[in-house]
Amino acid sequence: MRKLLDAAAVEFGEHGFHEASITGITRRAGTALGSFYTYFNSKDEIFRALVDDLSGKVREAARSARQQDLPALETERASLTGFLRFAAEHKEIYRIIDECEFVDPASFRQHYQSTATRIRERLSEGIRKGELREGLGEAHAWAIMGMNVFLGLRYAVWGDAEAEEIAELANSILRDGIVKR
Amino acid sequence: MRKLLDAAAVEFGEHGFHEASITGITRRAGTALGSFYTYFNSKDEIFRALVDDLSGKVREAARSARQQDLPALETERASLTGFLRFAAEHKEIYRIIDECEFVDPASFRQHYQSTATRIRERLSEGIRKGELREGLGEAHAWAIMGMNVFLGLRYAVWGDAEAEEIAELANSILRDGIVKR
Amino acid sequence: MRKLLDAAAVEFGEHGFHEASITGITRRAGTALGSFYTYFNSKDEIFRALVDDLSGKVREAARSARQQDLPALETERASLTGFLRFAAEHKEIYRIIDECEFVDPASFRQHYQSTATRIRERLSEGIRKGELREGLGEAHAWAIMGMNVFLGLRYAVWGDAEAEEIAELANSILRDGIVKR
Amino acid sequence: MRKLLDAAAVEFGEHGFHEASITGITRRAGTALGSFYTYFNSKDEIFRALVDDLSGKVREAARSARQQDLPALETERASLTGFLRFAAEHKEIYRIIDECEFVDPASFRQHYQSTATRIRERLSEGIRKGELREGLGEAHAWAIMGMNVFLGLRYAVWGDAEAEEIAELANSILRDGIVKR
DNA sequence: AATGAATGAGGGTTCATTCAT
DNA sequence: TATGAATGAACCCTCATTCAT
Repeated sequence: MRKLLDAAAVEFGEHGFHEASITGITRRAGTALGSFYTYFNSKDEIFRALVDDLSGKVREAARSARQQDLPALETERASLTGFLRFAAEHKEIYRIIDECEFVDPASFRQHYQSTATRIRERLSEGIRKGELREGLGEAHAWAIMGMNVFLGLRYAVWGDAEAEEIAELANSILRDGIVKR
Repeated sequence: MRKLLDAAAVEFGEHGFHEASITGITRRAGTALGSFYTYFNSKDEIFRALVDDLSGKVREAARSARQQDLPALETERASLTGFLRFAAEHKEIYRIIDECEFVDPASFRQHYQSTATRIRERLSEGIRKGELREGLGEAHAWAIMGMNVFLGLRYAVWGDAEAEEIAELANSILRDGIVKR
Repeated sequence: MRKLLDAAAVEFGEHGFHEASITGITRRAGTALGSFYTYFNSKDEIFRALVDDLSGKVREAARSARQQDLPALETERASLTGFLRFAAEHKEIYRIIDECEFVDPASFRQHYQSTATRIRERLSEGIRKGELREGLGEAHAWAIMGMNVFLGLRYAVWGDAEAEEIAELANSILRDGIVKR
Repeated sequence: MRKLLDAAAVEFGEHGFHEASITGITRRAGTALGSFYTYFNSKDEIFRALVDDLSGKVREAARSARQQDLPALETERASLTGFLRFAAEHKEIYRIIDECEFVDPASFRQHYQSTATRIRERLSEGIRKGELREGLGEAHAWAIMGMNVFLGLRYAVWGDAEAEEIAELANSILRDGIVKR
């Protein structure tokens, strides 16, 4: 139920999984305590459902921000911009995904693994098009994901920098590295 | 007290903060339950002390891995290598630092903020020496930290790649970016 | 309503009153949860109705097993045989009657009190016909009922001895006692 | 802990297993709720411990009431007298043992099975001494146990007849049966 | 009459913390 | 300082019952 999922996002984001209470969720959702169990079998279950829901939204936010057939670097820039904007509007996502490591480690890995895979596919496409250098693989995807995630934490969740500026900054590393030429 | 901290590292690493119990810590430490409170005032307090302890160890692991007066990129490479080796031997560190976000958000920010600051200082030094390009600032430090942290999670904690290989790979991004030339 | 009573007999017999659920009853009966309350006002009510129903069946099973104008001992033998056969086919009856003590003590007493009364009436008839000794009263009826109930528990519900053999054995006690002559 | 067991006997006897509450037990015992779990791991566990405790007390009550080397019938009389007196002072025992069927069926069977075995051993001894007729076996033991139990329910728990009178009445059945001679 | 989603009181259990020894 | 039994607040979950459709 949408109302419960949305309430759970707020409750879990605010208190974390263990401090969050079913009562808190249903109060925010405006339903009776018992109604929770009409839709979810346990606190764990709604948490997992929420992670899945948010994971999908993140993916969609990054995906829908880029157009077809952009150059590889522009694709990365657009993805990151989309992600940063989403994170700025859903600041709770970091706490929820992070806590997932403790509540449902499988989903936690799944989330990052599949995100990395998507980045890697984009890298492969860039290589195929001759825009990116050979040899980029899974580890590069993880490195890029790490950059993006931490920039999001620092500048979308904790701070509120312009998404484009942060994205350009990350892009410049991918384009030129950090060495003086 | 050392015994308790070490036991806490294992207990928290294994179960996470909320599932961990004082009983579990004292059992591992071989002390009586009540003795715990001779050294720490609460579960939160030992957790914070532990985060501080580990945070220092991480810093030291990265620091001691690099020699004085290396070129800037080599300094980054050595720091990451040191960090990856430490993470491989203390796989619990990720869970503990991550959960810190929920238990003691201040320490969580503190940990990453100060790590970023150290990276930034190294970047500034590199710029000063004319090895790194102008304009590198806090955000670049966060981007680099994000790369390092995620590579550590994927290849030191979940996998067991050679620290040098991963560090070289990250170094190549900083050196050349990912674009074909 | 019959459907619900039959389903309740199975559900209560299998799980006991407290572990049984209205949902379980309606599922077995093939009706909707809400329909339950068209026929019964509460879980207690259907339980009481069921006890009453079973109590009547037990009485009828014992009554219909004996013919008119049998000698007193033969009447007891036939009653017990009928009861044992009924119990073997309705093993749930013990659990249901027993649990009645907790759910509806009045029905519980009522069941045994009226059973004892029927035995006592048969004893009185036997005395009147000069077949049984004087002085047999309510307590003897309870003693006989106790014998019958426990033999039923042991050999009809838990075991599966021949009803006739058990009935003969009980009859021999009533006929001769247990003393060597 | 004795206090908790005694309190549990009262609480379970009064409310039955399911309606009884741990809070009720600790309130009666005068301890804090949490202390319950220092001694018992669950509501089930204390219930089982209580059944075991009471089962032992019943056995002891019956055993200690008879002297060595009494004639077989006198042994039965004394045992029943002891049991009736115990039941009169511990009226809750019936409800507790009965409910055991639902909470811990194994203990329930165990209780009656071992009681029957003790009666049977006494019967065998009586046969050996030439006082009782041949052929008395397990089923006769169950019949006698059933008599005793039901007489206890009716006259020790629900009523308050003299134990000796009830025991003599039961004895008369074992001695002479119920037939007129 | 039939349906089944919604309701919310109630209780078992955990475990950080205290404190008398 | 060390010990561990005692404490009690807090919370997840169940399920009989209601009621709008």
